[in-house]
This record gives sequence, structure tokens and C-alpha cells, in this order.
Amino acid sequence: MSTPDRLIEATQELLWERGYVGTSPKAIQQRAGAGQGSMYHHFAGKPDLALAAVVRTSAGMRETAGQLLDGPGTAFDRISAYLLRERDVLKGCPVGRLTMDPDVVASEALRAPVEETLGWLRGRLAEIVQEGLDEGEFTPGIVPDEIAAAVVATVQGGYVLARASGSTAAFDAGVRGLLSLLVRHTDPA
Amino acid sequence: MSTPDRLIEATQELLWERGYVGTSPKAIQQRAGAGQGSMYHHFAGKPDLALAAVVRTSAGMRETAGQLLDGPGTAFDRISAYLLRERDVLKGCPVGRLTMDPDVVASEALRAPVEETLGWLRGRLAEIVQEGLDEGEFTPGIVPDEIAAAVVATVQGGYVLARASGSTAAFDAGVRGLLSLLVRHTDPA
DNA sequence: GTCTATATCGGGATAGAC
DNA sequence: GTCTATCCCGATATAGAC
Repeated sequence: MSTPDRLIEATQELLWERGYVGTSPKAIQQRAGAGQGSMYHHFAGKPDLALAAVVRTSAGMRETAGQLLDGPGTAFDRISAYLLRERDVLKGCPVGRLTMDPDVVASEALRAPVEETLGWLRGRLAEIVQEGLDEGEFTPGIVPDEIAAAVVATVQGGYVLARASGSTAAFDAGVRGLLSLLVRHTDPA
Repeated sequence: MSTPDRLIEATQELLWERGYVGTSPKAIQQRAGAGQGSMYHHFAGKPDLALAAVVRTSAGMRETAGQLLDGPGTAFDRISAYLLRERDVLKGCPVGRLTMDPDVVASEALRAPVEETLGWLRGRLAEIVQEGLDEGEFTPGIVPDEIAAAVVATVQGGYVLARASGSTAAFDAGVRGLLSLLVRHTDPA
């Protein structure tokens, strides 16, 4: 792999583990096996490198989620597939995590891909809920955009509960709770 | 207010705004209007001060949430009151935020109050759901602990969505979505 | 109790040799 | 392209005067 690629990948990992504030250029260089000069040759600095990493991480998340949401089955099936997919729960969400970073939120450039990605996810989920409504799969009256927001929030908040307790149990409980509420709105006819 | 109190309060604010990694002793001193020597006289160092701050913030959150959860009304009313309470949404949760801080999660001492507080909240909500089940207010079959986890996760994840988009709308949408699913499990008889 | 001085280290980057 | 040298500043304290 090329040096820029290794630098970006190392930055992706470190942003996930330690956030923007907690990630130093030196740590990036060491993990990438690249020297100081090499890093500053390819990238303007920490913000530049972070942007490249965030963009790549965001694209990866869209790819992963998209596959599940575009998959086969009913609307409920696809939402379930997204919620129940295997995750490294205790590591949290590499995209959502960034919203707790003051420097990321303060930077229009860095926040943009985060907003886009989570916005896309909500939009895609809302479409699926709408499809379910159209098919008569859900009880009329629920609002697609609200259900979509609740689904994404449950996942993002599940990470918080899991990390607080040091166990994935809380994440699973939240997901099951949401699904148990949603399932009763399906029409098995 | 005493100097230690001002130091703790300044630390509470900074931990909320910038997290543990992003908060420096110097910043604390400046916000508290205390000198270097003064801070190190009253507290052993940054971890010690942070612990005092986290404990106090946790107690405050229990106090606030407890009042709403112990309030009047049906189980659904009290859960609604908790979800719909006024919040500084874009600031996020001062307790949940800490779970994204690697140094907090790595420290048994610092993580303990976070775990306790969120655990207490889930437990209290689960009790209320159970009361609702006992009263025949909810459709049988839902699992109190799971619903409780979903409720707390929706709030914590709602903060993430709000901060990502720079708007409180996503938080509100998620909460309304969850309530819309829950309300249909109530028995208005 | 609070102040100032001092110390060490790492963050974040630039400069110029190779 | 990559390396090493160098720079400045802030993070996180300790020491000792007042």
C-alpha cells in the first residue's frame, strides 16, 4: 500500500479509537510507519489528513449500510438486518463518534461528511419505512422520518450505553426493545 | 463559592464542552479564576479533579431525571416527560459524552460513576415500564429492560444526530418516533 | 492557601539536506 | 519523496517563596 494510503488508514484507526483531539501527528506517523517529513509532504497537516480519513470512513459506512438496506426482504426485514448486523460495539461508531469532538463540530469541512453520512442513512431508512407503509406492512400513522431517526439514534445511543457499562448487552437490549415496538406495527397478513 | 467548588464547576463545564482529553489544567484554572498553585493545593491533579467533577455531574443528572420519573401520571406520561424534557440538545449529555473519551473508559475510577448513572436511569425506566405492564397500560410481551435501554439510547443517539446536523430537529424526530411506537402499546381503556 | 519559577514532555509544524 | 534538525508552544506538573 502507498504511503498516503497507510497514513490515511492509520488516521482512520486513531480517530476511531481516540478522536480528533486525542490523535497526534506523531502517533499517526508511527502507526503508518512513515516519517515526519513524509507525512507533511503528502498532507498539509493534521486537519487535512483527518479530512481524508473522515471522507474515507464515511464512504465505507455508506457502503456497508447500503448493502444491508438494499438487500432482500420486507421493509421490516431490512431494518432488522441493519440493526442486528454484526458490529464491534465497544469501539463505537467511527462516524458518530466524531460528533463528540469539539474541533470536528467546529470545522465546517470536517463536520460535512459526518452530517452527509448520517443524513443519508436516515433518508434511506425513511424511504424503506415509506415502502413498508405503501405495502401495508406497517400500521398507518407512523412518520417515516421519525422512525428513521429513532432507528439511527438507538444504534448511536446503544454504543454509548455499551461503552459506559463495558459490555455489549445494553446495545443489544436497546435494539431488541426498538424492534419489539416496531414489529407490532407490522401486518403479517 | 469556595475555590475548590469553582474549580470543580469549571471542570464540569469543560468536560462537557471538550471532553477529558481536550481539557487542560490551565483552562480549568482560567475559567475558575484560580491560580496554578491553588489548584494543585486542593486537588492531586487533573484525574483527581475530573473525578470530583464527574461525580458531581452524575449526581445532578440523577436528580434531574429522578424528579421527572418520580412525577405524577401514568407510566407513559412519565416516560414522555423524561423524553420531552427541555434540554440543551446541541451540547449533548454531560455524562454520556464521557463514554467517547478513551482516557475515561480506560480509567476504572472515572468510568464507574458514568456506568452507575446510566445504569440507574435504565433501571428506573424499566421499573416504570413494569408498572405500566402491571396496570395493563402496555401490551403484554414487551420487555421492561429492553424498552428502558431503547429509551435511553434514543436520547443519547439523538444528541449524536443533532450535533452531526447542527440542529435539534433530528433529536426531536427520534424522540417522537420512539414515542409514536410506544403509544400504540398503551391501552387507553 | 496562593503565588511565581522552573522543569519535562509532547503537539504541531517548518526548513533544508539527501 | 523521505530524513533529520530545529522551533515554538502548551500540557502537566513540582518546588519553594510569601
